[in-house]
Amino acid sequence: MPDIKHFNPDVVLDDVVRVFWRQGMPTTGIQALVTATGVSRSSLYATFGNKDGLYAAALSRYIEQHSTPAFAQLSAAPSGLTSIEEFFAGLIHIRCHGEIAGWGCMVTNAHAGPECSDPTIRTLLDEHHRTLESALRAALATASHLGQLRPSVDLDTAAAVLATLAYGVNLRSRAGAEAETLTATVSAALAPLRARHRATPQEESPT
Amino acid sequence: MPDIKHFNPDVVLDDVVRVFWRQGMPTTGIQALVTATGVSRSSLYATFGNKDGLYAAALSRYIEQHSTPAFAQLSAAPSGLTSIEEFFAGLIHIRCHGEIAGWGCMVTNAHAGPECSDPTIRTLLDEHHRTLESALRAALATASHLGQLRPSVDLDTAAAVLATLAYGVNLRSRAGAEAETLTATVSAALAPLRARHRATPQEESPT
DNA sequence: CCTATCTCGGAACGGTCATTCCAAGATAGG
DNA sequence: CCTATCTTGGAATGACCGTTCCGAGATAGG
Repeated sequence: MPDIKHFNPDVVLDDVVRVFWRQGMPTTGIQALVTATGVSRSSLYATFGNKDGLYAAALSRYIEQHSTPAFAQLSAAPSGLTSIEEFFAGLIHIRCHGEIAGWGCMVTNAHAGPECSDPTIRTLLDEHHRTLESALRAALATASHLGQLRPSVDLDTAAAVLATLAYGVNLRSRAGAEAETLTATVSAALAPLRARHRATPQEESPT
Repeated sequence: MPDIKHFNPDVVLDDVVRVFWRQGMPTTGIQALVTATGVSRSSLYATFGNKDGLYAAALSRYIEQHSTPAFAQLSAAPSGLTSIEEFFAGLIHIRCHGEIAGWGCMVTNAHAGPECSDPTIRTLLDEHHRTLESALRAALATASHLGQLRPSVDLDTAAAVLATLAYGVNLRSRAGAEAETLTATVSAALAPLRARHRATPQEESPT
């Protein structure tokens, strides 16, 4: 009987994500979202409740579309430290070049705004953080099996260091940090994890 | 001849800092600042120009009052790696305990907001970053002279890693990260810098 | 075709935003 | 004391905020 929705909420959400991502939550008005999506106020409110719900849905969509695929790829990557280097190289490239350069990471940005007081948002941030850490941990485990790591490296804390570093990279990219600088920094953070010389995989290296 | 200002701008600015720090720039209205400072709109505008000028002055004051002293102490600290550990321990404690727990760092927060597009703010952020890096570099140089560092450690990039990590710590503290977790992360980042055993410094030091 | 039920566009609402303006108060040289 | 000059408190302004409401349009079962 009833009428059916005239738009695809996920597609609309992709537009909403871009606006919130670029401008931040408090700076973005509903009118800007109406303009960006082409969907009227009524429909946005009917679908997402209110601005907070809209932002929460957008952040969730961002994680699903941008973070999760990258983390999954990192988790499953077979080349250990090289995969981690590639992960950071891709991250830095996207933060510093192209259309969305200077936008930073929407999740990282959410940490610094008032939205992170919201329990719903807080949950998304924590889940994102855990997922990032375990993806890094998985890649480090692969590296360990490949004999790329010093035996002294603790996988959990090393993953925590790299995850925390990633937030710093995202943040500094917003202030115009140079890609080369960020790359050098990441490289310096990875260097001490690396086994001194080539090691025979599966069996560990001397000392 | 003229009347004289009835308040001390720096004292007022300290109140303004607290509001901007806790609530962020876009979320804070002028009325909130009038209430917090006890100074009327007219006087705030006459003294600081507009909201952007007020925020810029507050951020500058924050750096002067909070960042600079901590960085100066770190720069001049005599105990090398121990001083760096103490710097991070103090940072984490202030971020996670007491009245201002969960506020994060005002400079770190400024990175993620729309205010970092403002050239004036951008300059403050860059200067803050350079100062933080060189303070860490100075402390690392001290550690190096004390023989606490592996010879392979590059002071500049190691300082960059630790500075970037500090931003991550500040960010995650806002989302309720536990102090112990952050401490363990920092500790894991410092561990690989440390010389394997006690080394004989050029001047030896006990411990 | 008819009608119940939902969606949609846009107007309308009260509140708050940053900013300006003005009259009253304070100051200090004459 | 007088007055020129600045500061101050508070009202006024126009724009925009998030949200609600309503009439019109679309849909699909009967």
